[in-house]
Amino acid sequence: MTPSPAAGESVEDRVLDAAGELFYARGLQAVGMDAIRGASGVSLKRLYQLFPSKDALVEAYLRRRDEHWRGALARHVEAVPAGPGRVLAVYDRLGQWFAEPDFRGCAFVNSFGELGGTSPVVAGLARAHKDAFRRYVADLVDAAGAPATLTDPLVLLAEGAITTAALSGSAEPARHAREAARVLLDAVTTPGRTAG
Amino acid sequence: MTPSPAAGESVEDRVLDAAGELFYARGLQAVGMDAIRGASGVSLKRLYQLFPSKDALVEAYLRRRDEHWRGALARHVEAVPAGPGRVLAVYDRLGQWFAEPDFRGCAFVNSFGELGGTSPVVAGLARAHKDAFRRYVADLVDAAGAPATLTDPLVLLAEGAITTAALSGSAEPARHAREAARVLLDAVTTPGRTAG
DNA sequence: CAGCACGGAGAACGATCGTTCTCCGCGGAT
DNA sequence: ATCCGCGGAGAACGATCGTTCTCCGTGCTG
Repeated sequence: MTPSPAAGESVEDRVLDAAGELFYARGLQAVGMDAIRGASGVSLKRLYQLFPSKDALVEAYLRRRDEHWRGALARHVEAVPAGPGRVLAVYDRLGQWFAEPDFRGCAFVNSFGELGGTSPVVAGLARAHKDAFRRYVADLVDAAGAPATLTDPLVLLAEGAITTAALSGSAEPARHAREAARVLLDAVTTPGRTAG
Repeated sequence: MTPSPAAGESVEDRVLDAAGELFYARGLQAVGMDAIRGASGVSLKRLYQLFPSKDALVEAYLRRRDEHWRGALARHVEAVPAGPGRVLAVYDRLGQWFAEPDFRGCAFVNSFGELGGTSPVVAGLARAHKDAFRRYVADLVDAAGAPATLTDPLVLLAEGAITTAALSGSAEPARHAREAARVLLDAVTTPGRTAG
C-alpha cells in the first residue's frame, strides 16, 4: 500500500525512528516538529495525519522505547542459562548499552526530569517503565532461587549505574554494579554475621 | 544598602530562591523569566542587571544548589561519630531528602536530561556535582577504614536510590540502599568466599 | 484530453519566550 | 518648589514553535 522508499519499514516507523533519535539525543522540548520532518523525510501534513499532536508523538516514542529496551534486555538475559547468571547478565546488557556511541542515559529518567513535573502522561510512562523493569528483575531473582529482598538493592545498583554512566560518559559503572550484585548474591547465599 | 523587604536576605538571594524553586519543580525550559519575576517580586530590569541572561541564572542556580545540597549532606553526616556509621548516614540523609514534599529527584540529573545534550555548561556542572559527591563518599569510606573499592558500589546505590525515589514518589529506596550498603560493608569486613 | 483528488513544500498564524525599551512616579539635592 | 536620576511596570520586538492553510504539480479516471 504505502510506498517505502528507504527500506521495508512503514512511514510510521520512519517517523518514530527519526523522532526517537532526536528526542533521545537533544531532549523532548528541544526538538521541533520541523526537525522531525527533516530527519524523517515525512511532510508536516502527513506527520499530523499519523500523530494528532507532538504530545501524541512523544507518547508513542516513549511507549516504543520501553518495548525495544526491555526486549533487548530480555533477549540478552535469556541467552544465558537459567539461574543466578541471568541476574548478572542484566548488568552485562547495561554495559553493552553504555558503550553505544549515542548513549545518553535512560530516556525515561531524562523525560521525567524534563516534563515529569508538568506532564502526568510522561510521568506515568516513566513510572510504568521502571515498574516493569523492577518486575523483570524480581522474576530473575525468584527464578535464581535468591530471596526477594535482593530485588530492590539489585534494581538500585542498575539504576545508579545508568545515571552514573550517562553523567560520566563511561561504561565502568556496569562492571561496578555487576561486582556489587555478585557480592550481594554471595552474601545472602553464604550467611555471614547479620549485625543489627 | 539595598533594602530587603521580605527578610534579611539580599535581592540576589530572593531571585535565586524563587528561580531555584521553579526550576526544580517544573524544569529549566518550562520556567520563563516572567515567572521568576512574579515569584521573586524583582522587576525584569533588575533581574537582567543581576544576571545577564537566563543561562547565567540557570548556571547560578545549579552552582548554589550544589553548595547547599552537599552542605546539608555534610552537616548530617558529621553529626554522627566518625567511622562506618558516617557512610550509612549518607543514606539517612537521602531518606530525609526524599521525604521533603517537593522532592523531585536530583536537580543535576534532571537538568542533564533536559539540556545536557545541548548545553556543555549544564553537562559540566552536573558532572562536577556527581564527581564531588563521589569524592565525598570516597573520603568517608577511607575514614571508615573500608577498602576504596567500596566507594563505587556505594555511590551507585545512592544514585539509584535518588532516581528510584523520584520516579516512584517513595522514600523507601533510601532504606533499601542503606541495607545493601551495610551488607557490602559487612561482606568486606568478614570475608566470605570470593568466587571468580 | 479535461477534470479531479491527493500529497508535498513551505507560508501563515497565533502563542510563548528571552531580551530590551518606554514611560512614569518617587526621593533627594539645591 | 524645581530638577534630576533611579527603579518599576509592562509594552514592544524578534525569534521560535506547534499547528493549519494555501498553492501547485502529479497521476488516475472518463
